[in-house]
Amino acid sequence: MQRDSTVTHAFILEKVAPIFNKKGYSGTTLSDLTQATGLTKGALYFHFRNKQDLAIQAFRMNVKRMINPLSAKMQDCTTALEKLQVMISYYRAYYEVVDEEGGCPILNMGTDANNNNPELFEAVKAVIIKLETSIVELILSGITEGGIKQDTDAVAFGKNIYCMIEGGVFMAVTNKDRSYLTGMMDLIESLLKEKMNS
Amino acid sequence: MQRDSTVTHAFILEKVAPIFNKKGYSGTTLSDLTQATGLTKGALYFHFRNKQDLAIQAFRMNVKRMINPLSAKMQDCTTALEKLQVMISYYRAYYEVVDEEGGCPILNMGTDANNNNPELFEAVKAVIIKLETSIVELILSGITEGGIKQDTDAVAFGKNIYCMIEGGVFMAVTNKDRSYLTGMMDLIESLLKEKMNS
DNA sequence: AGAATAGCATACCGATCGGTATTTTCGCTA
DNA sequence: TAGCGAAAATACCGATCGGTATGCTATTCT
Repeated sequence: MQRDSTVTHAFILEKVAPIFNKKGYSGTTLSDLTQATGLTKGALYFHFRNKQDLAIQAFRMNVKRMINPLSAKMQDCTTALEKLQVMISYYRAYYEVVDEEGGCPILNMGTDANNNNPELFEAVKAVIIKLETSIVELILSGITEGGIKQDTDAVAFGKNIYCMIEGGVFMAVTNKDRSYLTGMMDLIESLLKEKMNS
Repeated sequence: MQRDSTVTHAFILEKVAPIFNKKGYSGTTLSDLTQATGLTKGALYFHFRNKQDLAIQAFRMNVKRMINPLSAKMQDCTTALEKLQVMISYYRAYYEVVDEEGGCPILNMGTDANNNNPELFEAVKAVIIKLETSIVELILSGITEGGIKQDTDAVAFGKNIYCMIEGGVFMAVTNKDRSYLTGMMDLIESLLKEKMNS
């Protein structure tokens, strides 16, 4: 029997997160969760208020699991251009990351929660905005650092990049073919080169 | 009381399709469907084998509703390049189309059915393959017609275009901001111009 | 007109849903 | 070592799930 509450809390989230990601909110039942954790409903409801609380925290954990490695790699870079290159190469291998977890949590929960679960949907949107603005700011840094041309529309370019990433992920996961994603990263890379100072 | 079976059949699908699109397969209950149609379960199960049968046919109807207008417009064109331009301008306004129906059925059901409902998922994949190959073939036609440069990789370009469309749709719907989608169509248009013979 | 049948409604089924109230287990502290 | 409180299990709740069996009704065919 566990005595450390925080350990069990994290343990539950770890076991539960991929299930919500695969089956969606309404597709996931408490039976799925008790089975995956080996715990009972009593334990789950001691650590979480309800199913939605579990789902939101599980979503945030899924995101962290997939984004933290990228953040770590980017911190090793000095210039914004290097960080953008690291990001591109990370998403090249992103298919292998999300394939094991049942798809991209942002894509899955974004479509799942929209029109259905406002609170969960807001959590997804918050992550999207965060990721998108981080890309935009990287481009802006690239401009001030001199690596990227000054007439570049950072916001428009950043939005496009994020759209392309999500589109590539969706198609790669749906068709179980990573080339959709790598193809998009190739395109992003060539677009970035066009906007770079020689 | 309805006496024409085909009319009721179509009536049910029409009422039921947007619900499955919004709430997903497991998020949609038979109560939702009886309420939306004003019919009872007895009526639904007279016209459809089960919930999955309803969902698959509803999905196909959703796709037709959103793609048929495009197909019609493209048939008025003579050259492949014209058709591609029509497609691009169609997807520019695609946000308004899908917004009323609760999002893009391909995106919604693609993520919803993946890992959950193999039969429904195959129906989604079939549509994706159909749309993607139609884009590729348009590019190929453009090459043979002389409008597009001969060294163009039609398959890679077509895949990229479809990824960009889906990515733009996802972001537009999720952020309720059509500019994501129009931004992607701008990009597709500029990429297409690069590959066109002057 | 009477029988047959298609179209739909009613009533019901066991199973499971998310959630709660209660009880048990066990480590910590005094 | 007694007992207190946190952690987790058990037992239970009404509601609803997808699905079916049956009943009713109106039209069509003979």
